[in-house]
Amino acid sequence: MTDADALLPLPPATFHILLALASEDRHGYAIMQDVEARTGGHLKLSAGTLYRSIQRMLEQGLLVETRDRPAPEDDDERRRYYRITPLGAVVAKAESRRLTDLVRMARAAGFAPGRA
Amino acid sequence: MTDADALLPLPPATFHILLALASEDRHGYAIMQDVEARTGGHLKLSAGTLYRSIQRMLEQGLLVETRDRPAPEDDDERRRYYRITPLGAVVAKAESRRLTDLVRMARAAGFAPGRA
DNA sequence: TGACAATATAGCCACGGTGGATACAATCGA
DNA sequence: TCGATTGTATCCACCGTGGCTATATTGTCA
Repeated sequence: MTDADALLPLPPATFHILLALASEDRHGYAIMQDVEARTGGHLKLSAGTLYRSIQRMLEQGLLVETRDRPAPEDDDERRRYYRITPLGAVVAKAESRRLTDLVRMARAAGFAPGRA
Repeated sequence: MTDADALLPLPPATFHILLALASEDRHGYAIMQDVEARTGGHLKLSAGTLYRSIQRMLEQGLLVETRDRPAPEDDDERRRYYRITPLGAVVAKAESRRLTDLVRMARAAGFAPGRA
């Protein structure tokens, strides 16, 4: 907690990358596609933002690059695969809590979605 | 919708200012205090961010400055009071929906907080 | 065959939102 | 009287982002 709170609030791109890696290891381009798909096409990470975010997250210990690769016939040697770390998961949970609190405030202010 | 979506995602400071003005008209300094109180001291808007955000929001039509002032004995001539516009409310609702969707994704990814 | 889109990673530049410092001024409590 | 608080506003530097460019391979379509 103490460590994670220092990184909040998370840059939007960082949070989306953590979401994309929650279920499985992915390479950069696959992260881009996952973010676009999950947001219904609303958010498209630019290549610049994606790779600079990944570098920063590696330095912060939110991600690691993994040597595990898919079967050669499904692989592409150019790819670099990333995995979320325990710290990354802790930080993602802390950010989720912050966002949940924000939504609660919005609800209290009468900006509730759902029943407008 | 159409108009409001072009402004999304909202800068964090902008959303908090809209939240602060949802219940009543406030002057700049009161907005600062309200944001700090509502976030439990976690978020303190700097003066620079506050006043530049207000200027931008006036230009975008999210706020208007109002001539209504409290009784002279409760007033301070230095203050400038602001009121949220109908467009401001629409934009705040659109941003609330975006944040709600984000929280839903976080929940699906297993980063759910306690259970809001 | 040739052209173009997609896949894949990465660096560069410009823009915009933010924090912190500073400025100026009035008011209030010790 | 001195410092903290209230109140608005501007300036500078930092950093996250989008868009462009570079480089290279693969797949598709005319």
